[in-house]
Amino acid sequence: MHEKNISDIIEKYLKQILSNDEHIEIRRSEIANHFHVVPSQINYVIKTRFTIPNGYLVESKRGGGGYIKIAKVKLLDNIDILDTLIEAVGNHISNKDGKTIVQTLFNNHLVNRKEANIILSAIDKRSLCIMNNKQLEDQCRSRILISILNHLRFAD
Amino acid sequence: MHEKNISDIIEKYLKQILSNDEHIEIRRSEIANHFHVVPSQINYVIKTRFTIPNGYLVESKRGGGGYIKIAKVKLLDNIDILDTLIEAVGNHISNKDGKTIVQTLFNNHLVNRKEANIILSAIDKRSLCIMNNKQLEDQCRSRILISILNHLRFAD
DNA sequence: ATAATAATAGTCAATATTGGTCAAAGTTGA
DNA sequence: TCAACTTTGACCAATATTGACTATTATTAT
Repeated sequence: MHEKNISDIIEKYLKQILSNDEHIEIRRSEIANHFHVVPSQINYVIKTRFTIPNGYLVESKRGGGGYIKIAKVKLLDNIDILDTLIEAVGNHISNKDGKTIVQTLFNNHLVNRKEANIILSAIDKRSLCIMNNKQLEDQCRSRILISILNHLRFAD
Repeated sequence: MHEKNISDIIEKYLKQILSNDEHIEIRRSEIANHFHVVPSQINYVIKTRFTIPNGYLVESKRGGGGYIKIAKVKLLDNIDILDTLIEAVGNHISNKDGKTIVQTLFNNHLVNRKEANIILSAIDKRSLCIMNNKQLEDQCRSRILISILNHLRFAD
């Protein structure tokens, strides 16, 4: 597809490993060397692609024997997932983060493709931009998403 | 056919590729250079000729490794009712009339119960009331509904 | 023990690399 | 002529890359 930038390639590499294992532990400098990038780029990749809304938990330790550990969020049931996502949405959510939430819903089989597309249509910035106020737009997007998430939560 | 203007030529070029592939991924500047036009003309071509009602989905990413992706989607055979509903929605629609639209969708088997409920959650007045402006709320509800209705044109 | 040093990872801001928007100006055809 | 469509470019926004500086932890020397 479109892995034309190194961050996407690193993301893919890490998620490939995570598709088999529950978690991975990396040495930041090793990954950086492997892909010929500066170490802080690893932080960038993690910060932009391994967030809670994405379904990942990250912890790390500095100093000798330091590491970065990435784990898939272990959610017990659908209610658990929905609660986590509702919390992640909060009072404001951007167009991009909204998409991430819907992607996670889909990945966890809480919605199918058609349902996901309906939700994406609803929270699309092209629909909500008419307010001409980013803050209000993100607030409105949050209300809509939470309304839907709550519905999914309580529907039978 | 004589494509007198460059926009038509670019459109033809892209659709030629799309007749073979499910989707294409382009670098805006590359296409612009290839046809000796300014980059924003590519946006113009896409906006006027690769619309959702025409059966195209467009997504893009900025920054390093950025791209514009155009995908061709199959459209439902009989979409008259969707056109009618889109017209009925117009620029503003009330909470109550919005519900009626969704009911019509359900009655015509364009959405099932779960999908209908998701849409209802999205356009509920409790989600949109935060604007504290009835006119803006009805305008926003119209945008959301039309965005969804356009996506319902897609087969599968 | 304590201090110095080495080995990690984190933060942040500058820069680079894309695509997006909008309105002015140009073109065309009824 | 006039309205719709096309072309252009200045300015904007998002994302990625880099590196200098900082923070934390472990190991070693005194």
